[in-house]
Amino acid sequence: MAPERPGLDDERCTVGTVLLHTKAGAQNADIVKEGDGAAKMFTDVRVGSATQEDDDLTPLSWLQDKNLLRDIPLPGGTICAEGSTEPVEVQIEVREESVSSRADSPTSDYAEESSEHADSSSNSDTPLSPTILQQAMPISPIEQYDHNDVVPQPLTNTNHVGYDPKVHTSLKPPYSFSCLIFMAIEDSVTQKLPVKDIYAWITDHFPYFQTAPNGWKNSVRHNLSLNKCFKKVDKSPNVGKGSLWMVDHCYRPNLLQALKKVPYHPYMQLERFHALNNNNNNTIPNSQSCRLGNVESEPPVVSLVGRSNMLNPDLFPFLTQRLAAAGLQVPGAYTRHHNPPPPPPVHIESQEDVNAATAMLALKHGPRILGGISVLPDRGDHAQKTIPRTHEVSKV
DNA sequence: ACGACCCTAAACATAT
DNA sequence: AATATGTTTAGGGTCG
Repeated sequence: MAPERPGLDDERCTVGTVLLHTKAGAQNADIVKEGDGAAKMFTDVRVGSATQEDDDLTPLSWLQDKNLLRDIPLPGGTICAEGSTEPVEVQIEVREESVSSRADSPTSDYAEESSEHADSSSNSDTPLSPTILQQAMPISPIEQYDHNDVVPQPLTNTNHVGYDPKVHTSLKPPYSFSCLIFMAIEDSVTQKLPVKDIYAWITDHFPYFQTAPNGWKNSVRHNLSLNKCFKKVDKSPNVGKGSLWMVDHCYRPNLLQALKKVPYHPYMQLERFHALNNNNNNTIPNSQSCRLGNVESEPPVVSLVGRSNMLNPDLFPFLTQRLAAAGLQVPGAYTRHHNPPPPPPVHIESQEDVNAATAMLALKHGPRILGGISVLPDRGDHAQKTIPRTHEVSKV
């Protein structure tokens, strides 16, 4: 089911309080009160003379209309109220208050045979939606916002960087093998792949595995065999070894569910990776250097809070094309190839301003915009898997 | 402490 | 025979 608004999916709703302060007083930006539920997330943000009084579900569109937010070259800058040339410095504070429900039945690597666990609300026959992919695949902030070469800044002085398989090549990808396999199959033209091609996809998209010990291939095969989400399809004899593997449609929603979850353990590596980097020279690789317009920002520091799990459409060339052709691009989904038109210039005066605008964009676009910003109370753990592992089931 | 989930290693069987 | 593929078991780590 499509999220009700861009940037929010059905299980990452956040209820929070947004406080927006102005340094010049409260004339232009009197804020704010807390939302009272996921469906009203941040809908009560009001600024200046904005007349939007209702609680509609397209919050902040009026901000965009007023050019307050419109395509602020992330992560933002000073806000100029409509009809005024005087920039207003704002500080936004997002208070996390609660976490909404998480989906109850994601995919286990070892799903049992009953498909009633599958989320029937998910379309099991359609390609991965851009939203899901956005959430599922890693993307570096650089890639995410490359039309402006800008990296979003968090609400604090700490920047956040997501996992980028092309950068963090020494880190094991934060995806379970079932997810990796799923992505590989999903990204194929025929939706069926032999083991060899699954290997190839994984190594292509996650360079970590190019140099990793071969045990991971064993894990892939192990997963294919044990995980009932995947099924074997015979192919013509004498056409190489082995069979083709595909996703069992009954379990596809489960896999989608799993993909939407934010992994946990491997991010410990990510944190250590950057911690080490920061200890060494207080920076990260040049490819990750952050720019705010023309301003070099502080080197990012990884936070485990609100780590995001974003899609890099480059990793899904086929899927991306297919989705684009189907007109399934989700508004607000920032991708390398589907960026909104370049924005009008915006005043950028200070890092603090930038943080404010970033927060507003977070409100406008939802969590994925920030690539790990701590707006979301994402616990970072896997969803609880309710499907019993096949170790038991398969013995039946 | 326990269960769930996930990973890794290994042994073994089968197919090419 | 060598290699790739597939199946199964076992054990350990992390988390809630």
